[in-house]
Amino acid sequence: MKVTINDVARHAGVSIKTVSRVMNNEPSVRKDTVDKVQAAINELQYQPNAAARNLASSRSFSIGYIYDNPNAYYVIDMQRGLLDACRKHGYELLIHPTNAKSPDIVQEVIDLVQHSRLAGLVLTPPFSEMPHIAAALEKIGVHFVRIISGSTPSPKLSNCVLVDDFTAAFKITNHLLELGHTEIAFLCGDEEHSSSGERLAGYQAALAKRGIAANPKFIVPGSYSFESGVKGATKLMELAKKPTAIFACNDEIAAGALFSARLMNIAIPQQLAIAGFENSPFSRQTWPPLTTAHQPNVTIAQQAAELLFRHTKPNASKNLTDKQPVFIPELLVRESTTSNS
Amino acid sequence: MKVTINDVARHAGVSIKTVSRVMNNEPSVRKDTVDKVQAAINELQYQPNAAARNLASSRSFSIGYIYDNPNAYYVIDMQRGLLDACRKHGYELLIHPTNAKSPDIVQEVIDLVQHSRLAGLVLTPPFSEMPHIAAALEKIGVHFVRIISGSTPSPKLSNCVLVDDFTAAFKITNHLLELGHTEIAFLCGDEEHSSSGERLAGYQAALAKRGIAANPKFIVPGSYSFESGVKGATKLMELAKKPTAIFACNDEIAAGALFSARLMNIAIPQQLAIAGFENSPFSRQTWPPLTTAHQPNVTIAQQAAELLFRHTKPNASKNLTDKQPVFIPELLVRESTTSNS
DNA sequence: ATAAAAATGACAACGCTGGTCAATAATTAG
DNA sequence: CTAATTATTGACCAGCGTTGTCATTTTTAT
Repeated sequence: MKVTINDVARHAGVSIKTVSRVMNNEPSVRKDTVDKVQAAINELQYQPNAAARNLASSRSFSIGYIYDNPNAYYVIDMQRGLLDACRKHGYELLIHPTNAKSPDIVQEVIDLVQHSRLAGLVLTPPFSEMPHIAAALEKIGVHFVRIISGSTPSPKLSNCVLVDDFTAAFKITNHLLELGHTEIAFLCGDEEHSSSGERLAGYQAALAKRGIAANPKFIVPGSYSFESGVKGATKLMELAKKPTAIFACNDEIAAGALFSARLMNIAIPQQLAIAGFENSPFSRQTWPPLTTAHQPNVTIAQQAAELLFRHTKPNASKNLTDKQPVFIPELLVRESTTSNS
Repeated sequence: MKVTINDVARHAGVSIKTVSRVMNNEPSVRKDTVDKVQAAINELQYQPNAAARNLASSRSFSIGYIYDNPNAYYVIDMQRGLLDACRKHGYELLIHPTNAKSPDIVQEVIDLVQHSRLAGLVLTPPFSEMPHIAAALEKIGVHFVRIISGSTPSPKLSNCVLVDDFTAAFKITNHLLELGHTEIAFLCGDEEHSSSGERLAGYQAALAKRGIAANPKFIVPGSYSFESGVKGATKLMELAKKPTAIFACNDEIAAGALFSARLMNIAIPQQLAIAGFENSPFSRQTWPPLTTAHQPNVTIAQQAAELLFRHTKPNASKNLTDKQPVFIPELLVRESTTSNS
C-alpha cells in the first residue's frame, strides 16, 4: 500500500541514498541511473512522504498566496495559475486571504510563514506594494515574489513579475483616440493600488502625445467596484461638457458605467464609448461586450510561481532565462467602443 | 528562534511526552499539569511542527476542498468558510479545482488524497452528488463531508451539510404569488446539479398549493450562467402568453434575465418581476437589485469543516450536537419584485 | 497499608536527508 | 594498455520534532 524510498531502491537495484539523490536532483548521478530510478518511481507510483522530507531537510514544499482582493475572478485566476505551477513542481499551495489594513498584518504574515513553514510566498496588490511587508519577509529570509505594476525590469525588482499597465492603458486610450474621440474620461480604481495610477498615467500619456490637454473634470477618483463605476459615469454625464468616451480602470467599473449609461438612455457606443481593463467575465456579461485589455492572470500567476521556485529549489537548472517577465495586456476591441455594423 | 516541544517541556518542568499529551488533548493528564504546560506553550509561543507530527502519527493536518464550479463568488465564499474553520482547529486547507467530467476523476481524487495525505475532504456540487466519488473515498477510508441539496437529515447523509433549496424556492415562489403573480416562469440551472431540480420542485410545490397549474412553457431548461438567463428570458418574453414574473435558479441567471428585459424595454418590476437565488454580489450589482434567497455560503462551509473535524480529530469532545446542519436560505426582498415607492 | 487506577516518563520509531568515507566504476593521461 | 585520476555509488550514522508503547511512579480508593 504505502511505498517508501526503500521499495524504490530495491526495485531499481540501487541504494536508498541514490534514490534520494535522484529525488533531489543532486549532481553527480549518472544519467542512466537516474532513468532507472525514475522508472522504478513511476512503476511503483512512489510518492515521497512530504512530512518526512520536510522534517529531515527542514525544507518545505508549500508556498503561500496572500491576498486581499474583492475581485473574486482575479483571485480565482491567480489561484489557478499558481496551482498549475505547484502541481508541475510538486509543491502545495496554501491560500491566505486576509485584511491588508489590519494593524498587525506584518506579524500575521510572519506567523503564517513560520507556522506553515512556507518555502515561499506570492504577493499580489496591495501586499506586493507594501514596503514593510517586503522588508519583513526579507528579514526572516523567506523567498517571495511580487506581482506589480511596472514596465521596466530592474535589479531592485528581481523578484517581481511586472504587468505593464501603463502601456496597456496607453493602447486603450489610443484606440479611443483613433476612433476620433477627444473627450475621453477616466474612472480611477483604488488609490492604494498602483495599477490605478499606472493606468491613469498611460491614459494621460496617450492624450499628451496627441496634444490633447486632459480635462481635470474627466478624471474621476473611485474604487475597483461596480458601484464606483455607476457613480462615476453618472457624475460625468451630468457635466455640461460630457465626454464621448470613458476609459474605466477595470471591467467591473466599466460594467457599472455601462449600466449607468443604459439607465440614462445613452446609446453605447454611438453616444458614449466605454472601455474597461482586465478581460474578466464582467467584460463579456455586459451588453454590448466591453472593449478591454486582456490581462492574462493565469499565466501571470504561473510565471510568478516559476520565478519563486527558481529560488526555492536548490538544484534546479539555473540556465533558464532568469530575466523578469513583463506582461503587456493586449487590447481587445469589442462592441462597447465600436459598433460592428 | 525555533521553539520545540523540548523547550516547552523543560520550561514547564514535565516530560516531552506530557507536553505531547496536552497538545493532543489526551485524557489522563491532571488539570494542573495541563495548565502548567499551556502556560509554557503560551509563554514560549510554541508552534508544533506539523511535519513532525504528521510523520510520527501518520495523521495529517490538512483537508482538501475539491471543486469544479464556474461561480467564482461561490468558490471564494466556500474557501473563506473552510479557512475560518481550519484556522480555528489548526488545520490547513488545500484547494483543488479540477474538471468533474474528466474520465479519471476518481483516480485523480484518490491521488490527491494520498499524495497530500489529507485528513479529510470537502465536496460541493457536482462532486458531492457523484456516488462513485463517495464510494471511492469510503473505500480508501478518508473522511469527507458533502454539501448537498436536501431538507431531511438521515443516517445515510450523516456526513452531509444540507441546504434546503426546496423550501427556499417555495418561499420565493410564494413571495411572487403573494404579490399577485400567477404567471410565474422558472429558469433552470444545470441539470447535473440537484440544486436546480430541488428549486424547481419547490417552485412547483408552491404553485400547486395555490392550485395553479404550472404552464410547461414557463419552465425553461438552462445552465447556471448569465447567458442562459439572457436567452431564457428572451424566449419567455417572446411567448404569446408572457409570464409576469420570473424565478431564476440563481442570481447570475437572474442578472441575465434582467439584462434581457432591459433590452426589450420591459419595466422591472412593473411589467415583469424577477427573482434570483444565492444572494451573490450579482444580486446587488443589478438595477434594480434582485430579490433573492440568501444562501450563507461562508457559514455553510464553516459547518461543513466543523463536521469534518469532528470525525478527523480523535479526542475532540463529542458532546457537541452531532446532528446534521440544515440551512434554509432566507428570502431577501429587493426591488426587482417590489417597487419601493 | 495495599491494591488498583491514574499520571507521567524513557525510549524507540516515523521516512527521509545530510554528511562522511569507503568502494567501485568510468575516464583520462601517459 | 595500464596506471592514475576522477566520477559515481553505497554503507552507515545521526538527526529532524513528534507520537506510540510500555514501564514506572504517583495518586486515589479500599
